Amino acid sequence: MGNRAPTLEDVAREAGVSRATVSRVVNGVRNVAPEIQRSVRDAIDRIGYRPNQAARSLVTRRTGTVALVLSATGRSFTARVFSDPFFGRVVDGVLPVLRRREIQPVLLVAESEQARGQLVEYLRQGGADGALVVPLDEDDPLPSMLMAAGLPTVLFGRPREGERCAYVDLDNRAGARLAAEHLWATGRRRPAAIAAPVTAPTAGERLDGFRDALAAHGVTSVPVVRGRYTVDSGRRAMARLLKDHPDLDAVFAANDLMAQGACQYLREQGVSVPGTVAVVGFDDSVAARKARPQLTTVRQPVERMAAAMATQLVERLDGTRSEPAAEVFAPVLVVRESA
Amino acid sequence: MGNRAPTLEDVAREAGVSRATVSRVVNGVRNVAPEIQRSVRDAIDRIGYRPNQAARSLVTRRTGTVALVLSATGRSFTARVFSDPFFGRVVDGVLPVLRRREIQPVLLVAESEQARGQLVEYLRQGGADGALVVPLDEDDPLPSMLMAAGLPTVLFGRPREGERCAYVDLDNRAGARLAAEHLWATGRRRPAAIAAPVTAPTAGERLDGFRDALAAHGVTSVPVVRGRYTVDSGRRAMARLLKDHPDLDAVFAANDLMAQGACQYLREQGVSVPGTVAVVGFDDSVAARKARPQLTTVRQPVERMAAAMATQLVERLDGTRSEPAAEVFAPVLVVRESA
DNA sequence: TTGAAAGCGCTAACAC
DNA sequence: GTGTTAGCGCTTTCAA
Repeated sequence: MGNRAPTLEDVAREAGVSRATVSRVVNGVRNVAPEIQRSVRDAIDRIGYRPNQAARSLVTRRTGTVALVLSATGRSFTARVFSDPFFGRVVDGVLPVLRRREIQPVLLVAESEQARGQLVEYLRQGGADGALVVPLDEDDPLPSMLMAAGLPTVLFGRPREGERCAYVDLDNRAGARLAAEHLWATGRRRPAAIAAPVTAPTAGERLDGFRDALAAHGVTSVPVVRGRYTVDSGRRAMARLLKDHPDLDAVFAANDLMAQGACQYLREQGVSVPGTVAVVGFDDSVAARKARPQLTTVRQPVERMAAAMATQLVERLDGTRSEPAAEVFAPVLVVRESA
Repeated sequence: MGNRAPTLEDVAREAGVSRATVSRVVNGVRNVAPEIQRSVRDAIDRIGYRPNQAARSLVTRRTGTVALVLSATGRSFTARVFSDPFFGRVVDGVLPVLRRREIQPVLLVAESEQARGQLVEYLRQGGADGALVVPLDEDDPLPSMLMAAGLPTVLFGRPREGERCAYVDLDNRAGARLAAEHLWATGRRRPAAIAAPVTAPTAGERLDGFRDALAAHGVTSVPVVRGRYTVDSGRRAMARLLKDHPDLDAVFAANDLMAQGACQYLREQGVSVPGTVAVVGFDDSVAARKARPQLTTVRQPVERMAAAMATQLVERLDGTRSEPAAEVFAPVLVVRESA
């Protein structure tokens, strides 16, 4: 009980070799006679040796760890993160890439100013070899802070103006255009939009893309209400839109959750979807398929994007890649029932 | 650029003192003359020194880090975690306790057998000073593995039989009884239940408590359908119940999400809630208040429980507390609109 | 292929 | 109050 954990030294003694040899075996370096390898491994098992990560990091300057950081500047952070399938998809995309290389993924949350400070401090003191950052808000200073700290960093979404940081992103404008064109092509002439929160990184692009495409068809004014990326806010937004514009015949929501809320509200009010009002969502999350009616939506390949993000970071850590790059993914329209 | 990061040594030289003195200043140990403190701090700022966490851990045998582990043995792990507000509440409860003591919280996910192995290995190599574990499934071996590894661990929910592990829990039986008594007291005589997944840690207790309380009133048979803790599964369960038992007048769901789904389905079918069928949920999550009708539910003080869990671990790490303890919280019935 | 030895950057006795 | 010194457990030249 009071015993200290066995060290390399103990293994070496037990196996009758030098520490260097044990180290070689543990790290899978070649040039160790098979028989010695065996006896070292036996000794390790016998005394239950585990390498001390701190000692190892001290000399290798590596932790074998990558941080996945969820960061927000606004309020109700955890409520947002743990009720939006989006973040689960990011995690799903990142994990396999990291696990495959035996890199330990650690999730870090920066839910406040103070937390952001602690987090940066933690990382620059060697808490992880690199960071994958998913900012929930447009103005998040965290990416800049990490870049300044010299930590290899890849972002989900475009970095702030002037920031030279690796990132993956979706062509959000193009996605919104797809939605607009589909609605137009199916005869909708009085479309409205439920936009993202002003502070959301994608808010501007998705709304602009939608408006631009419609403008090209001569639709100059589109009613817009902002939601907060939740089902409930989608319902409320829909209620407002319907009250102010009872004749609208289509709604583009900036994510599936809000689209789902809009559908719910419409049907409760006896408005047929897609008969009277067509609804298009964004993301193609599980919510899109679960919703009734099933959502027509713009697919964002979140898992693939997240995997690309992780791959890019890992390659940078490997030295396989030197320059930070940008990878922009193309959206695809998925037509189901709601439009 | 190619420069190595500044070390204690560099600061010492810059400030014209010894490494020990710099160390004292950095660690806030008293017995350092104020003027020297100042000059050391200046030197630190000037050369941008950050302590190396690995070196520090090597000698202190501390990382200043606590792991919050979400672990599951079943499928679709991330989908569950990132769409159920429950986990957000756990995080909300844990964070402030840790932040206050400048302990870095790291979220670790164990979504597979392999991941569990890597995770245990990571922790026993000194990845964190202790672990707060939230098992999603009853049979999760992770707590035992961590105990075996000698890592200070506190669980959310009762440990497996025979396992001597600190934990916090809700008196789930009592909670279910509250629901049953309320329904009975308000004249419901044909109650049904939407139970938790068989594999959920709380499944048995909540169902048993509900049944026992009703049995005491002479209700010997209660229709039960199992859901999966999601809104959607609640809808489907409700559909089954209603089809098989069209005369039921009350439903107890094992969490709010399923209760919400049940309400949705009932209302869509033109069944009045609570007029014809009363619905009681469990947890008192945000979903309970957001749902229409607002949910009558059994409150589980998740944030407080999570905070208690963190506090218990922190005290053990401090040495303030030596014995692992159990803290069981009492549920409260919150009567709103649905029953 | 193996071993000896020199650190990695820091803390904590212990001496002054 | 401050400095000296001996490690913490590991990797990695460099010789043998």
